[in-house]
Amino acid sequence: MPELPDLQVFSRNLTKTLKGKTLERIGLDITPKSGLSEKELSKTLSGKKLHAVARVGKQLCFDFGNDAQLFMHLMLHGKLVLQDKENERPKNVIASLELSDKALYLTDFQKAAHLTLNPPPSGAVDALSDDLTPKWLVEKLRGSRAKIKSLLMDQKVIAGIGNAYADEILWEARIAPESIAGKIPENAVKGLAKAIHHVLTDAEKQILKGHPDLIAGEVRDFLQVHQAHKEKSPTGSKILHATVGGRKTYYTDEQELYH
DNA sequence: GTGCGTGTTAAACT
DNA sequence: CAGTTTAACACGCA
Repeated sequence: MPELPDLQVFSRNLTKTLKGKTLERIGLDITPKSGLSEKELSKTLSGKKLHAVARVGKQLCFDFGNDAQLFMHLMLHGKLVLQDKENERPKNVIASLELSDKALYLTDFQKAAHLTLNPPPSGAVDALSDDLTPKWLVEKLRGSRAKIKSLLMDQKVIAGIGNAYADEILWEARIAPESIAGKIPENAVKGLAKAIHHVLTDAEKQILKGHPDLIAGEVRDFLQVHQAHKEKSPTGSKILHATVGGRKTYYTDEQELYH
């Protein structure tokens, strides 16, 4: 399952490859729960030029101009396949976009990946947005009784952080995942805001370095603590395992528990 | 064969 | 009521 830094790299590479191309045809093989139809997609997007592909939260936004933004959520197993138009179509296709000489397929054996057209803004602050300032985060956590890891992964609060990077960010900030959000002192919260930005942008750089043309899959071999078989953090502490918010969590006793 | 792992959603809980 | 937690979903893979 690709996470935010992977999606960031995908969006870069898709923009590089597809920018300026005209959408000639769009096909829907699975009707999404939203009821969005192939007809409506076609009516709104056909003939339009792709301006750019951006990452918004955990989604990719294909921007064809005003009121023509196609959002794509990969969910757990969604995969993009980009090939020349004449090649054979891949398996488990959810949707297909023909952009001049290229065909872009969204595939998912589990059929959970989906598209939406011009969705209303979610109200959450994107994890890499400039609006996610230390001050904003201090405000957001004030009075919250939720565990900090759950709150970081709450897409209605901050958009884009998944299970693996939540662990990485909390380790970087030296805050225990089960800490109660509202009990974390202001200084530590400010450090957390910096850790969010640092961990995510650094991960993007690492992925780009090793996999410059990536548009599918995920790379996380550089993660510091969220790795099933890793025994010690970079600073030599034993990596501990727990379940927080119903999710597998990796942490160390270097991280302070506030409660 | 068995159970893990993950994002979202709806339902349950406090 | 609003905020928070939990379980269910689907299924390839270790």
